[in-house]
Parts: sequence; structure tokens; C-alpha cells
Amino acid sequence: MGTIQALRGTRDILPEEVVYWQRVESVARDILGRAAYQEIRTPIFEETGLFERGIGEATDVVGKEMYTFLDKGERSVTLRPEGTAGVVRAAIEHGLYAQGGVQRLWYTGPMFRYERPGAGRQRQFHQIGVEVLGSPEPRADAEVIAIATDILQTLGLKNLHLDINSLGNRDDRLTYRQALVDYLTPYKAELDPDSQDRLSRNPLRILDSKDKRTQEIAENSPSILQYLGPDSKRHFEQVQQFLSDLGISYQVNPRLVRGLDYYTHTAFEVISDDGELGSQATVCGGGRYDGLLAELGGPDTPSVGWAIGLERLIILLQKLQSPPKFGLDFYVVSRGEKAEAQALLLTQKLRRAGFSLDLDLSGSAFKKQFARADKSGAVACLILGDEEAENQTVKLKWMATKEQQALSQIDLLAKTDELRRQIDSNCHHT
RNA sequence: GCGGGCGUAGCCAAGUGGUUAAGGCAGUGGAUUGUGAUUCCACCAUCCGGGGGUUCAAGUCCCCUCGUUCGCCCCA
Repeated sequence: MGTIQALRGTRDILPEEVVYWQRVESVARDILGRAAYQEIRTPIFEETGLFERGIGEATDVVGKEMYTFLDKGERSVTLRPEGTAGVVRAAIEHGLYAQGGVQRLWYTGPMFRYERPGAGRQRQFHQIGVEVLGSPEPRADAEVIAIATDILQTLGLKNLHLDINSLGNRDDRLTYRQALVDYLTPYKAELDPDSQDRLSRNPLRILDSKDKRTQEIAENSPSILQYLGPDSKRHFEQVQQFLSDLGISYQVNPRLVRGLDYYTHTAFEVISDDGELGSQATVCGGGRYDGLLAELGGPDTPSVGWAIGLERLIILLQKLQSPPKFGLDFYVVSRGEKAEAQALLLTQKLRRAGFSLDLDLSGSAFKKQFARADKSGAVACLILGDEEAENQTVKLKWMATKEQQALSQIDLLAKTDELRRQIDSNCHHT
């Protein structure tokens, strides 16, 4: 068009959609607040090395999806591709772990990954996430899952399921990895090309290949669960027990592996069964990352967390609910120089008194202004014309009944309590 | 990064080589300068995402490009 438009993979969230975002944020804020989680805000860009060390250089996220550039001081900086690394960095930097046992934190904001955009996948996308630092206990795993479940449920989402798995500790994983490679190597030629490549690079990921033949082969592969040591096994069993106690249904999916290197023990995903999201059906993903703080130079601090993909969540929400309505108290109609001036004043005064008012600024004919008043959804209409301006009065018209009364502007402002009651009783919006 | 679909006004959308690019919704102005509906009238794309090419002639064919969408990869 010759005009500038939003970059590929970025988009504007227009007022109509923003109401959903606000709803998600307020539900999450409320639930997290009651669970004693504190909000943390970290920078949107960080030193590149943080992500290389934290997420893992072998991962696709780090290897090919980061927005990395040199700033004017020749530092390599990266737009954060996820939230955990920054939160952990901040926790170490400020010694948050030292302030007694367990730190419960949450965050929200934009993340950046250079990848092919699609439905529910943007280059700039948004997450809300939690991190519980300092508890090795399975109860912590269960708590964060329960909170995620609560948020999604409160928002009214349906047709979601929870998959969980355990990746064990470092040793468990190494042993298993070898066993898996041993099993798969004889089939190498039959695997799809991607998986052949992954055999040496990241064999666990072969387990959730979409290729049919690869799936058949993976079907009979050894399960990670058979390779968990006694402690890992016990941890995983306890997490499951707690989830059952909490009434949260889940399924164990031994093929669930996550693409970020820092995960240990519990890994989980909340997945939508609706078709809306296509192949990007994971709404929430997370797990335990016991080694990450130490990896980044902090003290040994077992931790667990998750992130919800907001774009995906909101796609589901929009299919489910009509947008929340903004309840307007008054629509102000005025015509004539004096009346328009008085209307402006009266409007401001009523706004200060706590009412919501839309002042028609078009200057068009009364008929048009009334038509707009009708569409605005306002409970009542305030009308000022030459006559009212002359007498310092105003007409109050109830939209639902079309009843109309004249009263002095002073009276109107004097009886705001009564007005409030009348509006509330006339109010059909929720 | 790879493979397929799509791209006409704010939105939906007809049009498939031939004069001035249907229609609907929304919007704007008006039907004797003050009342929400309906109706009526007028206006609302010098242009079909952008660029190039083929042709006497292109929104309609070809190429490139941008965007979008589906699948793969990966992830939330």
C-alpha cells in the first residue's frame, strides 16, 4: 500500500480485543495475589549469554529464533525469548532466594522469537508466568499446576487437558538418553529426516515426531519412566498423588519432552482439544528446573514454574465469550454554542462525581446524536439545547422507557446518589 | 528455514481477458434548524496488497515481492 504497516509477526491489539486481555490479566492477578505470588518486572532485553547458558545453546529457541544484535557499545543483547531466564537472573542478582526459603514470583509481558508466524504464534507474543524458587518439594509442582488450572477454569475455558511427565534428574536423563539412542539407532534409516538428525542432537524430541513411521517406532521405545531413579520416581508419584487429591485430572504422557534444556523432573502442558489453535494447541507449559540457578551462577535452588501463551488463550476465549460490555451511564446530546459549552461542563462534573459519560462531539443534528446515544448502550441520555442552555436546565431521558424529565442542572448535580440508584436499577448491562 | 492455500473499500463479498470495478453491513450528509425505528435520496475503491511482464486490452494470465493462513520444524 505504500503505507507503513506492522512488521511480520507483530500485530496491534485493538480496543475490541483489549477487553479480553484485561479480563485475563485481572483474573490472573487476583488468583496469584491470593496465592501470595508477587509480581516481578524484568527487562525486555538481556545480555545474550543469559539465554545461551540458561535455555541451552543446542535448543532451537537459542540456536535460530533469537532477536540478537549488537548495541552501540558493542554488547551482544537479545530480546527475551521467554521469561524464566530473566526472572532467575534477577533473583540471583538481588539475592531474592536469601530472603527466606521460598520465593513465589509472577510476570507478564512480551517475548520475542524469530519464527514463522501463524495462528497463535507471533514473533512478538505475550506470556504470563510464575516461578517458585527454592522448594524441591512435589507440593510446589502441584501448587503451580493447580494455580494454572484455576486461572484457566475461572476464565471459563473448556476442552483442555493436562499432560504430565517426569524427565528425572540429570543422571536419569543421561541414562535414558543413551538407552533411547541404543533402541533407535537400528531404525535410523526408517526415521523421518528430521528425526535422523535429532538422533545425535536431541533424541528425546524424536518421541513426539509427527511422522507416522517414526511414531510407530517410538511406540515401542523404552519409557523415561523406567529410567527414573528412586528419588525421581518418588517425586513424580507424589506430584501425581497431590494432583489427584486436588481433584485435577491429568494424564501421564511419557513422550512429553520440552524444548528448553533446563527442565528436570516434572514437565507438563495444558493442551486445548478445540481445533482453533491448529498444531499450536499448547496453552500453558512448564516444569521443574532444579539446576538452572546454579547453572547461572546462583546457589543451588530447586525451582518450578510455567508460562501461559496469552495470544493462544485469547483466541480460545474469543470463541467462547462475547466481549465484556463497557457499561456507560450517560450519553450527552447537545446542540447550539451555549448548550455545547454547558454540556462540556456538566459532563466533567458528573464524571468527577463517579459517573461514566460519553459526550457527543460531532455537532450533528439531534436526530443523529440520539441514534448514537442508542447505539452507545448508555442507560440514560442528557439533552441540552438552546432552551435548556437559556434556563440552566437539562433533560434527562431514560433510554429503555423513553421517559424524559426536565430538571435544573444544579438539581441534577445535587442528587447524584439518587441518580446512581436509578441508573443501577435501570441497568441491563452486567 | 521448507511445502501448500489465500490477498478486491472499515467488515463481508461478486467478478475467471474487453467500455465508467456488483451487492450487503457499517459510515457521512439530507427529507423545512429538537428526539432513538422504518422508509426515501445522495455520498462513500481514479482502483483490485506492492512491483514488473505478456496482450490491441488484466482485478482476471506469468514472474518477483510483501502480508496472511495451513502443515513441518519448534514452542506458549
